[in-house]
Amino acid sequence: MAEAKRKQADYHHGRLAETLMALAVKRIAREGAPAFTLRELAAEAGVTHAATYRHFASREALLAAIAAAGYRELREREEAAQRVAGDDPWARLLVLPETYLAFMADAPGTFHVMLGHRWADDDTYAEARAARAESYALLEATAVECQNAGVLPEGDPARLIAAMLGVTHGLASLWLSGQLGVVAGGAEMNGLVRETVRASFEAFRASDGILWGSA
Amino acid sequence: MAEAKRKQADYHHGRLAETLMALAVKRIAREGAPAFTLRELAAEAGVTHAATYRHFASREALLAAIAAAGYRELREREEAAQRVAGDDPWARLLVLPETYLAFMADAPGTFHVMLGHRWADDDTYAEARAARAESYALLEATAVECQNAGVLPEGDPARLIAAMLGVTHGLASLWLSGQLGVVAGGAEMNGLVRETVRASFEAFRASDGILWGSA
DNA sequence: GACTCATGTTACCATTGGTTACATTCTCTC
DNA sequence: GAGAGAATGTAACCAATGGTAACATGAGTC
Repeated sequence: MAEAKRKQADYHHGRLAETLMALAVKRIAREGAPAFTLRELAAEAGVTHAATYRHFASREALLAAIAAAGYRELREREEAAQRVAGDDPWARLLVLPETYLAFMADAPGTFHVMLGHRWADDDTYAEARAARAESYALLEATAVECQNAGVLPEGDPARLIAAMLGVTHGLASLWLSGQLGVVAGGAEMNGLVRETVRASFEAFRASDGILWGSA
Repeated sequence: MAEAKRKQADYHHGRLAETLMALAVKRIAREGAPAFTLRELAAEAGVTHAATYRHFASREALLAAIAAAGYRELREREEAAQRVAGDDPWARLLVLPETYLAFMADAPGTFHVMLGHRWADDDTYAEARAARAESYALLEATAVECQNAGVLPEGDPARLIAAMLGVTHGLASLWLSGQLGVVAGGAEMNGLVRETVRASFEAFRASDGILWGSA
């Protein structure tokens, strides 16, 4: 705020890139889908739409930058949460979906972009893809930690990881798109999601063997 | 095919609505996102883009129609599968995600639209929303069947249903957007998804109590 | 054969993402 | 502190897009 005021009325905006990303995220959180217009966004930032191209190669690149930043922040939050969680591998695992869901609640707009369907295959999303892969890798690594510590059974953890990724992502996605009201009135959705994800993880762990059957 | 040829070169197309929906689905399956252009679509159907507005109020309405038809077909497939499954409530439950995933594999383009993030709130998607709600209701009803038959514990099944919906939807969504390669090489994804979903359901069932804890 | 309704066409519009040439400001060097 | 050059913004322009309106054509009905 204070720093934003420094050069408010100047010819040069100062922090156009961040401003645009923030405005885009705000709009997406409000409207539910990345349906914003580059021109509206630029106008809201007090700038011509052509100015945006000094900072992002395209509209898509703006989205990619938001997604990449989102996954980077998610990763940071996850690591911080694991640091707090201490040495218990299972606690370190459980903390991941919790962080994921907390971040989603904090930044639904960013999440909409992060979960956006099928990013273009070109370089635009390369950074976002890498950041996302790192986040997934952390889940996998922690699951292996659990195996090594004897908290989870030995064997190929592919199914387990897929299942964990699936519930978390699935419930997040359903919640984000407002589809969970159908299944439970709509009250305190966030609580239901968190409890369900946590309970699912416990169920996966308790179901010794089922998720490790012959593939 | 045969019937499509009947009036091929005529002024009136004959089945423009179905043709447009089919072409759109094909494009979406290929390109991964509903990024098609009404004009390209119309051209591919051998028609001016303005002609599409005789059948769909807007581009969005086309998508809504695809989604609605998709959920209707899903529901039909689910009911048919349950008929085949017979009387065992658990079998009738397990058949639902299997049908879901099989449909997704058959019609990825349609699924992309069905799972599309946050539909507009206006009437455009009213029918699609209703069809989707019916599909969810079937899962809920079958879960209650299982409770009544003693196959699943008593109590509020909200978490269980959310969990089942979550894994299924989540893995489908991850598979559709090509994100599962990260977690397991990429070979036979479809198999991994189906096995994981099934195993998850079994885990939920086996984990007596965990998913029914105090909400 | 004329009337009518459904369906398609042509011509048009405002808006959008994107590009290019020019203007302004910041910064760094001498 | 003057001036060069990089960064950043503006104005004008473009082709393509979703959408609309007026007109044309076809099929079915009496």
